[in-house]
Amino acid sequence: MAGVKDVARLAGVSVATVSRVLNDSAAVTGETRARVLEAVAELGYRPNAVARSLRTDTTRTIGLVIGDILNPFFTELARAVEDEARRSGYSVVIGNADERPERQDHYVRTLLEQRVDGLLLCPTAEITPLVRDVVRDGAPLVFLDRTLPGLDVPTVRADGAEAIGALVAHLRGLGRRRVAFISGPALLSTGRERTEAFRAAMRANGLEVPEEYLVAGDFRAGSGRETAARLLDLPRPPEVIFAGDNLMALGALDEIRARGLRIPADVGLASYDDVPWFAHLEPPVTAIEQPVQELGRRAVRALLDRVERRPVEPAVLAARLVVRRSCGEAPENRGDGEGSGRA
Amino acid sequence: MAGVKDVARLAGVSVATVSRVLNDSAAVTGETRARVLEAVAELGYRPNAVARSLRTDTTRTIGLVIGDILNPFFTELARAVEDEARRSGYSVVIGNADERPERQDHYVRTLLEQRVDGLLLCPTAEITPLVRDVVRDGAPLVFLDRTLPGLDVPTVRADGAEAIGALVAHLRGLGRRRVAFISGPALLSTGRERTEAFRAAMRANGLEVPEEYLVAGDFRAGSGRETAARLLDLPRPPEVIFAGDNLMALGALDEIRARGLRIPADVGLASYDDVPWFAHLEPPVTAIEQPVQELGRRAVRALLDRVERRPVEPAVLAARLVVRRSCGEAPENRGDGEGSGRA
DNA sequence: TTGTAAGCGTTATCAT
DNA sequence: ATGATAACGCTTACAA
Repeated sequence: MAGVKDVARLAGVSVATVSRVLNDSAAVTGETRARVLEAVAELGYRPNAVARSLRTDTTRTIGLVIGDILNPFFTELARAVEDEARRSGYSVVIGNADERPERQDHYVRTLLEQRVDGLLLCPTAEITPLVRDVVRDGAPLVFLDRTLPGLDVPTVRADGAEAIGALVAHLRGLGRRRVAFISGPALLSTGRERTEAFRAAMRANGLEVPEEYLVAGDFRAGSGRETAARLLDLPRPPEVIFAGDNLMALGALDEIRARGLRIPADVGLASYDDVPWFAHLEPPVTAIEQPVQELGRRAVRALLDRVERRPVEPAVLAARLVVRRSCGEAPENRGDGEGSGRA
Repeated sequence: MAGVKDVARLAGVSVATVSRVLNDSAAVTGETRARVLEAVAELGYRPNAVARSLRTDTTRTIGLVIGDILNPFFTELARAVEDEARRSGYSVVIGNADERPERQDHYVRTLLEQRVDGLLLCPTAEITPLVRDVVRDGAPLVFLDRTLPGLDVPTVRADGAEAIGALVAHLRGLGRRRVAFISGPALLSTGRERTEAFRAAMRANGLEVPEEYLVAGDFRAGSGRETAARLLDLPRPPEVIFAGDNLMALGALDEIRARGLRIPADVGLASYDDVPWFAHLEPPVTAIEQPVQELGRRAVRALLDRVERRPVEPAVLAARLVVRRSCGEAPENRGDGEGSGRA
């Protein structure tokens, strides 16, 4: 494969000049410039980014380790990250942790060895020794969506407390007072926070949360189904099941359907996370929407701020309640399934 | 950051020995080996993959350029590719073409410059000059899902002809003879093939396809909705709308719902591509399932065969009809929404 | 404005 | 079994 040398020879200049043209780094005559470009085209020269990176110690690449690539929340997030990164001239390498710490570490390690300029991490579960090391070494790291306690790392995430409060108030307004929550793993910050917010919201609305209404899932569909079964088997089952993420909502939906129960007549369903097809279910599912695009954008900016040594701004964005019809809302709220108040 | 030199110094050996230990490439005493490993741990040494790649001319990385990251078909595919690649010790860098040729080319170029060992491409639309060059240069390339005519590149894809035949026969058995097809872009091999297969299947079943029943979309939801509207406005609208991919099916579904029509009573709906939530809609959608996992696996194997200079096997896998209830099937076919015949 | 040459962190060849 | 050193393809002082 052709290299700078070949281009230089063909254009009758030195390799330095070729490099200068390719990076328009220093003044080059229009004429030589043209000759070089011509040679480049002629040879179909493709710069070797590996060699360039070795020399410049920068790859123009950022790593993104997501929790679970089958979770639409993360794929949307990945897309947002990708878009923003490209705008700044960076490529994104995605690693799928599959919610497994060892796989997360595999990618963190690999990406670091590949010398990504920065790393966006949606941490899986607790702090691993590797992550601790990486943080200590001061690698350019930003946490996304989730955070880890006691680690001094900027985090970009959404806060659902307000939206969860709005949801509970909404449910009470609908006359549904017995609501159960399928929480995410207590090991995940997002899991804990949503549970806390739910408890607080119920309290603020003067509603009880019997212990058996608080069940723990793992952010996968299977656990949503199992925990929903437990809830529905209760002597006094809840009037609404609120799932801590979209995959568990899906599982709960399966269980409800399998029992021949009707939504919202027999039981209501609400979900943290909004995904495109919630609007297309019958009835459309009332959900809490995270500002995924903005999350991705902010995360990239925060990371690039670190990389390029600017002051970095962590961000906490607000999630938003999207009212549809799965909790016994007035049926006149029809149409495309979008709640009012949507931008 | 620590390099081989530092490790060598600390372990009291030469850099060559360090390298040998790290790659267990040649015989090394157990004792020196231990010392080196200790030094590695002590320093938190992370090999520089960039330098290694420059030297070895291999990155243990493959590129994957998909059509649209918001399309669940492609995210599932990406995951399958990722899994198989990891099994062989390769990382995957994903590029999202967003169905735009220039963006596809952007990634093809970038990935080639990053010196990926091989490239999996789901080509967007027609042959671009870049792609032609790349093929001419003999870069290790495999087409996935889609193919391009007249280019000598191994392709791994699914063939839906048989499944489409089964679908049409199934519809006729249900007494639905007027079926319309929302095709994908004629520029895409997958678009053309499905249309051809549909025509052939209708003919084989003795059914007519009036020209106005064959409308063209672009594999995005918006076009599904618009074309469905055109079909439903027809003086004699179809009894079943068959969408050429899952996103267009979603669009069609929106339009049907917005008009207050009922599925399958007023109009039936079927889709090419099966996605998890089709089973959760009311009614569950009859669809054609592509062997996504297998597609991903085979593509990686084919690519690595090329990379490692083994004979490469292209593959054409069969898609499969999954009968649910959106086309007027007997309501006793209930349950989890999975059609019979599922493995 | 252009050229010469050093050096980025590895691996691999050739000695020892 | 181990060490010294050239080379990978590029960028960037420094010189001219």
